[in-house]
Amino acid sequence: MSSREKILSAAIVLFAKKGYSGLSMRQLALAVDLSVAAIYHHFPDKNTLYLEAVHFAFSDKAQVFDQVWESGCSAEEKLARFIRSFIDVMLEDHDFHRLMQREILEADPERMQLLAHGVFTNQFCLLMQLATELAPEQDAHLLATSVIGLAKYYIEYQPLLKHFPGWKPEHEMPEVIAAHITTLLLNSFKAKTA
Amino acid sequence: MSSREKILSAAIVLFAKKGYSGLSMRQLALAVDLSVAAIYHHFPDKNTLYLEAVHFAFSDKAQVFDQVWESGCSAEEKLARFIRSFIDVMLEDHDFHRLMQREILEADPERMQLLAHGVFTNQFCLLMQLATELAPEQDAHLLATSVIGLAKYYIEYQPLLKHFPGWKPEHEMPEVIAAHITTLLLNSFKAKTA
DNA sequence: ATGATCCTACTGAACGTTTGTTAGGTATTT
DNA sequence: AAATACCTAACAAACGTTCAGTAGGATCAT
Repeated sequence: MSSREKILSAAIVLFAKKGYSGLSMRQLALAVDLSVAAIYHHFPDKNTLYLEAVHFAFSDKAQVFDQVWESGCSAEEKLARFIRSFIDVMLEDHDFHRLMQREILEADPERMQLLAHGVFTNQFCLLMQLATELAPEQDAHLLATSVIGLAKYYIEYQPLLKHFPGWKPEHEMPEVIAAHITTLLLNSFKAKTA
Repeated sequence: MSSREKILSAAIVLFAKKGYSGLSMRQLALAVDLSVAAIYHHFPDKNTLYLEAVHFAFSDKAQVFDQVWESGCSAEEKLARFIRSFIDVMLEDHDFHRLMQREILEADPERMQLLAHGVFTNQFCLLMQLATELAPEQDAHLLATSVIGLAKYYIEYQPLLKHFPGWKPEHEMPEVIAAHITTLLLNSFKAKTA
């Protein structure tokens, strides 16, 4: 792994943990065992480094779900698999998830557009397509958003949710969350078409 | 309004916008037209000020939904009203929403517990109670989480969602979002009990 | 009523540290 | 000889925090 890549992947972890202004160039330099000036040799300034780190983190996430779409399952089964994969990815790659949260919080219009078109649009379209198949008479955009929203919230708010009464350890298990969301959605579709 | 309150409400807005380390005491002092030392007269240090600002922001939000619970409506109608109120509050008080996002991102265990027990538990319990009424055979905690997750995602990810194909301006209207979520959930409950 | 005392709310200037960034130099590779 | 990858050392600026001092109102004994 090149120094450049080492810097980028350390930056992802540390920016996710401490935020843009929470991470200093010296801390990053220490983490990758290089001098501060060495980082400036690879990146012109902190802001560009951050942007490149974000891009680097997002770049390889787009293709993860392709095996779901390419499977010859029924639409119902595809939905179940997508939800499960989504939860797994988000739980597994926590730095990616947190970096994305920070990006949304920042909500820089230009970067939002870059993120949407460059990374997620394709997956979102496939999900909308699936939604249309399952519930043709409903708004596909709203439905796709609901699917992701349901899954994301369970992950994002886990640290808070566990303090509410009624919480059980199984509420953190991917298969339990996925099953709940899937049946919730499929039940809703059934009622609608009935 | 006392100086102390002026400092706190300015801190909410600015911490929400720039984050903890992104906001300096000098910037805050400038915003409230006081000297830096004056802030230190009211608060011992930056960290305590932040904690008190968060507490101040959350303190009056708990009672907002009480009129929903106290209305004599049917369970279905109560759910619809709760969702609508939730979306309205979050869209209206954007600083509160962003500050909450930052708190979740930080996910300090001690503060999570404080937030849960001190502020949200009561509302969450009432929502769980409503969920049990609507779908007795399902997990109330998971259901309550789903309700909030659905609503929150639409608000949180608006800046990203508008860049996806299939987006329409009405997807940002509270009544449209609320209606979609409500029917999605009620349909699901109907199917389950049938 | 009046001067002395005390408290609260604040200021300006400074403390030492950390920040992002750069200049100049040195090995190693091409 | 030229380019690459790195270093140490320094820069000015901004950082959180503190300290000595002051203006003004309340409280008190005289």
